Amino acid sequence: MAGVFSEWRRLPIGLSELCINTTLRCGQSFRWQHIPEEEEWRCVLHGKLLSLKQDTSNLYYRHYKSFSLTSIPSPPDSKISSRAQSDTESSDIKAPGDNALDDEVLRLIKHYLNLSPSLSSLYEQWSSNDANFKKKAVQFTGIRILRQDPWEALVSFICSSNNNIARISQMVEKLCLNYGDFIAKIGDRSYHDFPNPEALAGNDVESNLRSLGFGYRAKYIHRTAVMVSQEREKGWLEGLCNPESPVFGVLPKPGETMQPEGRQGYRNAHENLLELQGVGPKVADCVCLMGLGWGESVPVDTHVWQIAQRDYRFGKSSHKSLTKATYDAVANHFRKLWGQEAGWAHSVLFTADLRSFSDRLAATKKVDVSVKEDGEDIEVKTEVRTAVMLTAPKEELDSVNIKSEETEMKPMTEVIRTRKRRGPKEEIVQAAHTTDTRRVSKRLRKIGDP
DNA sequence: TAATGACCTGAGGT
DNA sequence: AACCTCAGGTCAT
Repeated sequence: MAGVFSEWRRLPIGLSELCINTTLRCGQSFRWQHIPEEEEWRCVLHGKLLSLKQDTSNLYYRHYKSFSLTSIPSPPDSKISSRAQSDTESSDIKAPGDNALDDEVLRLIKHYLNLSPSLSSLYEQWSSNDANFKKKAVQFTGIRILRQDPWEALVSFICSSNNNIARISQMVEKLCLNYGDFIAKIGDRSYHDFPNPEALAGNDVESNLRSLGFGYRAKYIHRTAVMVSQEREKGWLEGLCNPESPVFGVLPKPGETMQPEGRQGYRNAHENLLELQGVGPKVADCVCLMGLGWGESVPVDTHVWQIAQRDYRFGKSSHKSLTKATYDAVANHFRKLWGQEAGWAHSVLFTADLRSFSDRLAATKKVDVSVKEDGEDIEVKTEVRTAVMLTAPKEELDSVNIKSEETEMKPMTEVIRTRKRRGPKEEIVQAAHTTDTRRVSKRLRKIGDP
């Protein structure tokens, strides 16, 4: 079962618009696999094995072509998707002469990565309305909400309940290997697609999943698969999509304006999802946000509840614990604060709160690079440089190492590729780099400066 | 409506 | 080694 990768193709996009090293491992999708030797990320999407990698000014992508599979006809939905032009508006791909498959892959990637919204504009907007967001966001730029398949998002987040990201990823991988279509084999690793609802609705699925270590989620997954594949109309789940952000291959339609509680379509989708087994308000919101394109959806989990208490003065008076009423109050608060794409902003703060990203706080250095007098005030420009590590073993908070890397940091137009002495896993691959300008009164500036 | 407790598992810590 | 805690919650009572 041999095959080859296509040539790399390039999509010009900066790290502040998309940082895959953050976005692909911040608990949105649980399926992207990092390949250290190739410095790339791999995942099967719509029956195609894709690779992504990135430098400061470009995203690179390619797809795997299995020799024995090239003659197999495309899946049925490819006919529909070839009609949709929504993701091909710009032709910023480098090399022409690509065939229909290359074109399909480009549209697939642009759809999945959800590249249309201007992330830097959104960050600016959120920062101007929220000082806490502004403070946290400098270390976590380029976090974009992916447009995942609704069914995959649904099952993945059923797995997520009372669970950690590492084990969720293992469980999703097991679902693919045991129930998903085989796509390719590279070395000793097999790549499978995510299984469809029918595949997870079989009679032995619950017991199989239990023996695979799914715990009580085995029943939820099986019951939900039965409900979606047998007790709902075909296309029911996809029909809950934001019409402005439909599934791959469907043309977007204009939508409505938003209330603090969210748009009607969002409320409706959320309510419908709650009927499924293992789907409570939090999982439903994750599916709404990451699978159905409802940007105002704000999943309130333990992290977000802690953030709301610590940074937004929740946890007092009427909202002492995370009840349903508190859940709605927190989500509504963030919708009012951040607007229609509140769920996107939420994802930034959520990521900043993840333990697996805590190294980034330690690897961040702020330097005042210019100080200009301006009447009574002094204008201070601060550079924030963050070394972004791919894998974060605990020992690597070795401050000596990090400091030595920081002194070598280059301006933002360059990628840092340095190797630390302990091995390839501890490679610093990128430096996020932003500048912040603030005005301080002369007196305050003299007293205390961090 | 709000508050408990049960529910699976495995990694990491004491 | 035997425990404890924690991890992007949900369900039944």
